[in-house]
Amino acid sequence: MLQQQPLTGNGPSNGRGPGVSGHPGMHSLNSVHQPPQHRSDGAESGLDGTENGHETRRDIGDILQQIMTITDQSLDEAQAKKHALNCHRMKPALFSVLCEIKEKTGLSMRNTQEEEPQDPQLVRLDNMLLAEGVAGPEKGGGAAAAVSAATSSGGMSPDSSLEHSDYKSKLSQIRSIYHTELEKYEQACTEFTTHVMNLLREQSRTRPVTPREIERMVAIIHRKFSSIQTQLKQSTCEAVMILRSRFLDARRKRRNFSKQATEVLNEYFYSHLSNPYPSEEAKEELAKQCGITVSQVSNWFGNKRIRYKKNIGKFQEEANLYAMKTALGARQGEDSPHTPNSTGSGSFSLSGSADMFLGVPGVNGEQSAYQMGGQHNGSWPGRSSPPPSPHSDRSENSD
DNA sequence: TATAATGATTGTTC
DNA sequence: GAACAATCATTATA
Repeated sequence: MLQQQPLTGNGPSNGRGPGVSGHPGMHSLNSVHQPPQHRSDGAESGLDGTENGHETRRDIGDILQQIMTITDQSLDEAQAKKHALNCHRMKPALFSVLCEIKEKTGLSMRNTQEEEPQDPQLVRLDNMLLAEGVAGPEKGGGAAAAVSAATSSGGMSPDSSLEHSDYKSKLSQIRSIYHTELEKYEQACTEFTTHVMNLLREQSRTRPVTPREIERMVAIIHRKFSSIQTQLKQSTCEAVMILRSRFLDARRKRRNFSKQATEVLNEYFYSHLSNPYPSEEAKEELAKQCGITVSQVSNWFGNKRIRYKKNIGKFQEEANLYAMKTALGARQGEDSPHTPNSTGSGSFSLSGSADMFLGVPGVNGEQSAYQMGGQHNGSWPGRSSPPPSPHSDRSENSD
């Protein structure tokens, strides 16, 4: 009990002292406070003016007892008692004794050099929040990153801008909640620190409190509060991660390409059936025509090649259909050379492809290229000798 | 509602 | 890095 109630003497509202355990001091106090010279003026030092040294010790004991029990009293009583103690003529003597004890026991120096490095977890969370655009200046970094990731994989759907704005608005919500909470936290931390500092300053009237000690106490408070900050940052990071994963998952919500886009792609595919590997330029051209990305074009051709190869029979009808179309386009091209392809919308020439002349049914009686599954037997030169470009491919075939 | 079709993703190979 | 192959997940259709 003595240890828990050192010489604070500041009433019920007191916090405990910062490790200034009065206990060893209490014991030494009596011995320290008994030099002969003190006894000689014991009449002044005794509470009731007695000259008996024994009585003096009892008086000091009474004072200490009052200090110990001060926290059990009401605020008003305690304040009154505190004032009385502060004005007590014994106070300077007690204060100097406490200073002496403190110096002897090295309390003021204990644990003062514990400069902890910054919490690595906090650093990590800070970096993450900064990267996601939650902390630091608002610039939508995370959203941009997520969107660019989605774009690079060619997964942006036509309404990706909607998703993007949705993502951004949700991120900004998280951001604002985070900043509000952080502000609250900082305010609470500042308020509490100020309160404790005031308390310590108040206490410094009755016991020795060095500025170093106050600093140390502030550091302790900040450390305690930083765990709350870490929690806040952690939950914010989690929220961002969940949002992000949901946004990225949304890429899988595919939309079928438009009929026209599929038509354009199919026309290219079947008219280059002997070598359905569009070059980068051709892919870009197709992408532009279809209103999709180059990656989507690549995906489409990848899927198409595999699915065609796996089940040529199933695609026969489709092949014939497009053969007819391209043949018609070719004939039109003969009649009117300024309308080079069957769709009439593309800038690359399908009629120029030799593939389509490989056997358009009903045109020249030759076997259709689209019926020539057996010819390439579902396997193209492919990776072993990919065509340098469909332009060259086309020019090679047409030449 | 089951199934087919289809765009996207992932791991592997060259 | 491009293509392949398998697979996933969503959409369309019977």
